[in-house]
Amino acid sequence: MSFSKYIKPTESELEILQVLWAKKIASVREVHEELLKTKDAGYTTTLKLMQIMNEKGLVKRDDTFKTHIYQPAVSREKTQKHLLGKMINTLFGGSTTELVIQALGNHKASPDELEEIQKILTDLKNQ
Amino acid sequence: MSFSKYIKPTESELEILQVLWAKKIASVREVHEELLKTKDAGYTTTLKLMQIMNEKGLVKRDDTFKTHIYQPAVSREKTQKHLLGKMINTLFGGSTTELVIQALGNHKASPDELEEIQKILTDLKNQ
DNA sequence: ATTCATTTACGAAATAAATCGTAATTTCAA
DNA sequence: TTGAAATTACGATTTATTTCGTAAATGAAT
Repeated sequence: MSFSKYIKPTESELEILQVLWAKKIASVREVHEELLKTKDAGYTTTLKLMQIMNEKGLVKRDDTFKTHIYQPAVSREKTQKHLLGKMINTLFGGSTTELVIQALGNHKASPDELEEIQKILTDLKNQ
Repeated sequence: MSFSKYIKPTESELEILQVLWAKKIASVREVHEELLKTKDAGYTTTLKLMQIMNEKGLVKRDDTFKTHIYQPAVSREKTQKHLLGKMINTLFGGSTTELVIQALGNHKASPDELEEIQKILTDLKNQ
């Protein structure tokens, strides 16, 4: 059996992954333009980060063409799961419930969303 | 009006805060013993971290006695709120609902807990 | 072919975080 | 009051992360 150890993306790497998860595929230029909307950094900074991410296996690169094309190599869901799990442990004493309560309390959801969550709860209880 | 900017604790600082939140008050020695259960680092490392945290205002120190006594200077709830909010934005596209669904899906809660969450949802809907 | 714009490669600097060694200080007990 | 044990102070090192400058490569247009 083979184990591949989980690589925790850094803050900056997460920002890049976010863009790639949304676009599915993008060049450094495209990712960089997107990042500029919320932060400022040089183009080569983004380039370097994406190169490092490629080495780490966080993204995959197609360098067939002059302009390299990148895509995520880790799924959004798995990443969410890992980091959420970590946060539950380090900040909520291991209690998912505590986290859910805190989340619902602070960042109010719309009635539709509450409805959706209730459905899920009902399903969980009946399974 | 005065603004005090939020200081984001580092990973190691969060580990220390966790101990202090649980114990309310503790010496470096006590915190260190606790940390040893899950990681290994030297005593002076813990000491140094706590000194830095004191400078940053993350903890408060009583140095009346030979052995300094520390206590948290930031609340667990506020810290949870900040970091959770950040995670919702950077990893769940700003959707609290998505986070809650992911949390409930992966880390199953007990029937009692589900009940508790349902109560909260009902309250939220009726308010 | 030469030039121009764009991109990649790469090293190095700047910054942040964690770790530790050693010296100085304090307290208590002999 | 001297010494042992524990603690704090503090500088320095190491490691991780982010940033950027400059050179080389690429490809398109003239």
